[in-house]
Amino acid sequence: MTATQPSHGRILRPTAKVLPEHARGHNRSLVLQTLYRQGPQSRADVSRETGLTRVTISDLVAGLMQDGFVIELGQREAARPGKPATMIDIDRAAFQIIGVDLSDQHMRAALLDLDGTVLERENADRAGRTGDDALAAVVGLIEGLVLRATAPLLGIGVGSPGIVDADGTVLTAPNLAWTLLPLQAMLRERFDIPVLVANDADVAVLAEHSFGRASGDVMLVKVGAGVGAGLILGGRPFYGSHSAAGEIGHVVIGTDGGPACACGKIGCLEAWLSVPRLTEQLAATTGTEAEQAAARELILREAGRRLGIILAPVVGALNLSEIVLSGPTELLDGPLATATIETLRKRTMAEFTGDLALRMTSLAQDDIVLRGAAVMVLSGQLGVS
Amino acid sequence: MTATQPSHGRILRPTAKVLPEHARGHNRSLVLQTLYRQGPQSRADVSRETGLTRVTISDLVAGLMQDGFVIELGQREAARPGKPATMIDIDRAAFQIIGVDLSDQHMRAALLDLDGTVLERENADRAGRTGDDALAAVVGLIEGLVLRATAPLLGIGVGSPGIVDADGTVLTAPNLAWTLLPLQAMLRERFDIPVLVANDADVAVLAEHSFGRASGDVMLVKVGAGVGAGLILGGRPFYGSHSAAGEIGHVVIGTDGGPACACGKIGCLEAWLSVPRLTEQLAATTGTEAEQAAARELILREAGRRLGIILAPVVGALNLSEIVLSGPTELLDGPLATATIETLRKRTMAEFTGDLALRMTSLAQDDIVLRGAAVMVLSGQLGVS
DNA sequence: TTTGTTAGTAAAGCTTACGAACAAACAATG
DNA sequence: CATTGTTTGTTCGTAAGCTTTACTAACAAA
Repeated sequence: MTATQPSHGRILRPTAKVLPEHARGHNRSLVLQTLYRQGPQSRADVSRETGLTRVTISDLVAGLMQDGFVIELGQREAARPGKPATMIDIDRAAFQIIGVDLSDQHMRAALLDLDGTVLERENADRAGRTGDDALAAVVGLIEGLVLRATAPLLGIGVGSPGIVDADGTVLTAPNLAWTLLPLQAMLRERFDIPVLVANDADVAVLAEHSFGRASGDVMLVKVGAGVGAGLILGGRPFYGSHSAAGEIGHVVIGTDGGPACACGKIGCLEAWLSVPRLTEQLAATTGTEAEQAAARELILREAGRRLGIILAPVVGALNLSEIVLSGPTELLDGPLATATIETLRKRTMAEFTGDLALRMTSLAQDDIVLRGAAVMVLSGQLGVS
Repeated sequence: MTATQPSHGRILRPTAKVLPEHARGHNRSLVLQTLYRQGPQSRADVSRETGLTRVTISDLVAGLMQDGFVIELGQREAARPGKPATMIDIDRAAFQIIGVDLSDQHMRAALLDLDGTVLERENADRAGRTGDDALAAVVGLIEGLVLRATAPLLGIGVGSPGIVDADGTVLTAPNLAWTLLPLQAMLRERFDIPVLVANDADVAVLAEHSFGRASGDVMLVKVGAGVGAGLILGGRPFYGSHSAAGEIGHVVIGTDGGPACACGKIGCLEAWLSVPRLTEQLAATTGTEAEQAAARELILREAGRRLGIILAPVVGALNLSEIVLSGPTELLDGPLATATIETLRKRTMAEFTGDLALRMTSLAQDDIVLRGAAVMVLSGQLGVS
């Protein structure tokens, strides 16, 4: 009588037909994912891990070896009863990825291997360039890395500030003076390999989720020239109906006014928390050394409190268990973070958020977007993340 | 070279093996879904709609007819060239569903058909009953409806207040004095048909999404004895990592204090907005008729403003385009809703939320949880919603 | 040497969906 | 009225994908 028992979650919402070949693609990614996360192992190990039979795994692995994604490493060394296992692994040197970080005045690009390790770097100061000039600079960065690549390129991942839609079109990026710029399509056209463009905070949270201590639901708050957030909900990136999820920089905090914001409103998050604003405030402290230190702590604590106030409803609504801060450690990791988590605890239900954790990103600050861009390519091309 | 192109979204995250039979189940649900949403049509119509071939559709439909879910209605009446089409449809009278709403002092249950139409009702006042007494009352309600069912029951859906986990265990429901009550398992044991239990607001948003004007991302704010919310993100219900998503009732609003809440904090959403609190405040107005009316409007406007303040960060973070209010129309639909949307617009980026809509539920207030419970059963058993 | 275990492969079978072809039934057209 | 073209739904054969069963190879332990 019962027709279908959805396996994940309570609700299955079919939208498109599913063919056996789609199942094949899924299982193929499943094998890659298993190897990617757990490293070298035998076909039989993969079989046990995935639940697919050894026969099917052998078949899938044969295809993956043919395509150059998987290699045999020789026999397992440890002596065990039975036939010795042939170890296999993703060929982590077979492909390389180019990651680009445009979130800052200092544009960064890097060549990475499949593990997300940075192999080569190519940087450039934006030096005020915008529009087509900025675009040309991006292309130049990538060109430099394409020449230095020592393996076929799996693709290019780009983390851009501003709002980026699902097709990789930058809808609006004020800092770069980009509007409706189809960056993904243009780079794809120019370099003729797969390209994925997304918002920088969305890209950063991918890196945190893949390389950092992962969890099902994460919100990463990226503090820089502006303030944005990236969300992973239920293990999947969440972009929102108009690709603008995480755009909390211009939400007003509290009911007691605050600093004026460039957007015209009073008391936006960015007006409290952006790096320029914070450094400016910190620099303006006067008095003795001790007085200045105290004043600085107050400033940071207040900024942290403001962040907590704005995050509290989000934490409550999403039942978040993990919030990650990304940005200058000297500003964020200290009184600011402490005040944020204190405020969050005070303003939400302790029963639900008792295990709420707020922490700095576990990745190198300068590389988080680069590595996230690599994850984006890995996910898009191999189904691995 | 490229292994897999995920069809939905940018990231595919394989977690479990997928067999051809799972594809079959998905396609089976797809056929049911197509019939459910678009009504009677021919096999060829379903084929065109789904992209599956006529052969496959015929095969799937044969199975669905065998299981009693689909019936043939005879030939299409409209004269068209070609062989006349045999119309098919979900047999909307073949099964019935029991929906239960425990969110209120007045416990409601109903027998519904597959369209979500209420056929029979069974109500009971909780009359202060809690714990096992309340549970017995629930069982009694359902028993009454089981006897009056005129078709096989597809399942029982229950919307309960409090936190309900993915297995339908009520982790905590203060009003009912339930803690760690495995309601779903117990009812399943008692009635031996599929049972699904979820939080009342989560259930309500399902109804709104299926029967109301649907959209990809919806947040439904349910105002009653408490205040809770249900979320549908990317077309799928979102429950959060600890099943407590939407629990915004005890998040503190603003930075200027507010009324004391039963939870011990100051200025919780519930302290501003719950029905008991609002009615109490409204009743306390004094003076002439005109003065009272003005005072009441002020009270409602302020409550609406508070709701807007707490929703603004959520709207920004999730890029929500639709917020639905559910609760007493005389309280919510007027100055309160107006103030909420005004506040939201003022506190978020107009560019992103320009199309933000706040509206009252389009469904009958008393039936929203009942019908949502039916949707939950439809989704769980047939993959339809 | 025997026994038991493990890895990987081969063959056969089942499920699922597809394409090609066809008959039935009808409208439109000359 | 016969012909032509269209649409529907089915039958038949095929391809893809996974499973079960059975097998060989290779090893450890007794």
